[in-house]
Amino acid sequence: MVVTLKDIAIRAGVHVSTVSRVLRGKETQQVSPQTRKLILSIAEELSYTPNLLARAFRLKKTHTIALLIPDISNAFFARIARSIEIQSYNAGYTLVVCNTDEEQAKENQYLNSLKSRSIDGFIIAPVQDSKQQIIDLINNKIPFVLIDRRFDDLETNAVISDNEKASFYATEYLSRYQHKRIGFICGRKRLYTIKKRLVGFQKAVKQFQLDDNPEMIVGDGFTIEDGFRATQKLMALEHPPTAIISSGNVLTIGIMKAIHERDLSIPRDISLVGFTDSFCVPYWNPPLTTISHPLHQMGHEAFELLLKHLQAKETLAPRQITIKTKFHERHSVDQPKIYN
Amino acid sequence: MVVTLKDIAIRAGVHVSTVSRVLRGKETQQVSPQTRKLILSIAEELSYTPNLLARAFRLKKTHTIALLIPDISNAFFARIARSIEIQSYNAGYTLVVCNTDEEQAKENQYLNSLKSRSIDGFIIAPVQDSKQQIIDLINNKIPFVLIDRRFDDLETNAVISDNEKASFYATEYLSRYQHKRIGFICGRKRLYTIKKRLVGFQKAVKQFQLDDNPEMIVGDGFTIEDGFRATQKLMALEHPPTAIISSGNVLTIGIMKAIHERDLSIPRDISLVGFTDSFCVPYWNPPLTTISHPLHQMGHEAFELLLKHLQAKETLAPRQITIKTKFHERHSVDQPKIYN
DNA sequence: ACGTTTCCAGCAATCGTTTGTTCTATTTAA
DNA sequence: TTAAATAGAACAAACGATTGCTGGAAACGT
Repeated sequence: MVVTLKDIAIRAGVHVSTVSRVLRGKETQQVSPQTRKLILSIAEELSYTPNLLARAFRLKKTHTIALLIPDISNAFFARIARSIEIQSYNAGYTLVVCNTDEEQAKENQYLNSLKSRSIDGFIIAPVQDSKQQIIDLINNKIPFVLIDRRFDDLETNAVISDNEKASFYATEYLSRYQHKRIGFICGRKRLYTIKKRLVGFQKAVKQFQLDDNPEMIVGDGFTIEDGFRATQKLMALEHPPTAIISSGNVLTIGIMKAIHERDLSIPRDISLVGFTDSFCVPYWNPPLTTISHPLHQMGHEAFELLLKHLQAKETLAPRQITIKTKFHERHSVDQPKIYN
Repeated sequence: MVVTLKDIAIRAGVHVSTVSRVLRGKETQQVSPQTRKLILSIAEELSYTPNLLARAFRLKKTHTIALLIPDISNAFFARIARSIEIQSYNAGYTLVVCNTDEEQAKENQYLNSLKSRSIDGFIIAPVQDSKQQIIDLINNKIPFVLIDRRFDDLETNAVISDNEKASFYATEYLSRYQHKRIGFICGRKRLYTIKKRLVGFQKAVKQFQLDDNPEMIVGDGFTIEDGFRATQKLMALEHPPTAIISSGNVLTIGIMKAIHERDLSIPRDISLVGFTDSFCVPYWNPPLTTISHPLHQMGHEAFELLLKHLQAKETLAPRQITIKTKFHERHSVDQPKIYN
């Protein structure tokens, strides 16, 4: 049978509160050395382990945090998850993983269910169809950190990467190679990160006086097929782009496929820069010039921030942390033909 | 404040047990229609949600399961995890994800910590340095299902894929293309799946009278670099293989890199078959002929099996489920040059 | 009219831990 | 010597939900 404080108390001939104090009590009350030694030895002998469920119930602290992300089988979030898991393990927290599939209803359901399970804190990549449940978290004073996305008009903890700057820089980089017509393949436009990348792109288009034909911005979806079709659409324009920025991961494969199927070559005929985090990118043909997110660091910062809030006595002021992205120069960008 | 049964009881002028029976009680005892209606309406009005922590404590059922895998950022396990998460969500279970990093100590620590949190059941890709903690689970009658790996001498629930057959078939396939010298790049030899693949490979080598030089079996590790080095080792042999089987995922990129760096071409100079599950494999150059695991199905079966055990009144007999792998014929296999 | 059954709801214990309060000896101070 | 201080440990309530048991009243049968 499983050993409880009571079992130890009976064996030691003391009261269970005394046992509790010895085994757990912050030294708020004294216990004589011999009693302490006795209890400790009996606990050892019976190999007592505290019932964490009972403790959690009593203390209203489960030492559990939940991670809400769109999809754990998406490498981007899997790596964030991994980084968070490592730390929660080290900090003695249990990690619950929830996939929202970018559906607000699922996010809401999860949040409600997890709240009634008294989860201590949340790390959330919010769906952002609504912000009500986030406001509820604030009102209920439940500690949480947003990751990858935030609400620009809500003062919450958040760890995001600087997609706008990254996109601006990628565009600037291409314009330095004399590209004037740059296509931008979005993925899903309604996502926070994509919106920011678009803003950065458009700012650069203005600043460097590039072709700002709205038809240069295409795509809605992250699959290979989506990338393929978006690229076809770009290539079918009267003045097709000489360079493409891919705002997605898997997406990019479809782009390359479409380019190759037209018997065009990267970067000779068309240049390509991707927001692409896959480890195999450097081994593609050609190795792709990409922007990558320091996912490990994002997870790290998010957990650390959450932990601070969990351990704080009083409510802390929310913090926004922006992580710099990295630009990896490889071999998918060259000057457009006309300049060669 | 958060609403409890007591609050409702007071408002309704009844005892909390009555409230509990109305809101939750399997109709083991009758409650008059008017009382029921009153309680229901008050519960609705106060928007009562049960404290699942208290219930879990009382009932010793947390409605939580844990998934122990080597690494969630490994796409193989991420996809299994995803499939399990979908179902646990649908079944009303919360999923805790734990990474063992193939370290027995971590697996043990997790198992202990989770046991004291009264997790209902486990799905485990065991590290297999030891089987003691699995035996403990059996003895403690804690429901669990092994996944991807099992102990051949332990009667437990398990969902695995048929690596031996798959490997045998891949070898047979290559031998049909007249390959006589086939290299096998392992990944980590001590893993259950790898051992099985080796067995299948060696059986086929015997049966089809291929070169059974033990130097044809190389590699120890799953990184790109590991694959690169293993391939170099194979190519440095006096009689290098005309075909390679890759028993890994990322690994395979290293193999291709090593081949291309020698200015050899796949499949003209060397054929390649991989146990490679990445979605982008069809878009590689050349598209790789692979064996894939029905990961979604594995996760599905594993959860279903676990659920059966969780819901069963008495202890069920353990079941082993073996899932067929899939062979995808693409363009990385041809006859060796000598026959062309 | 009295005994038996049925219906409905309250009572109380319980799960294991934590922690403020109380109690009893013993020590210390005056 | 007596009052006050202190150490050490027991007491008891509490967290919220569940459930076997008890009991009163109404309904039913003979």
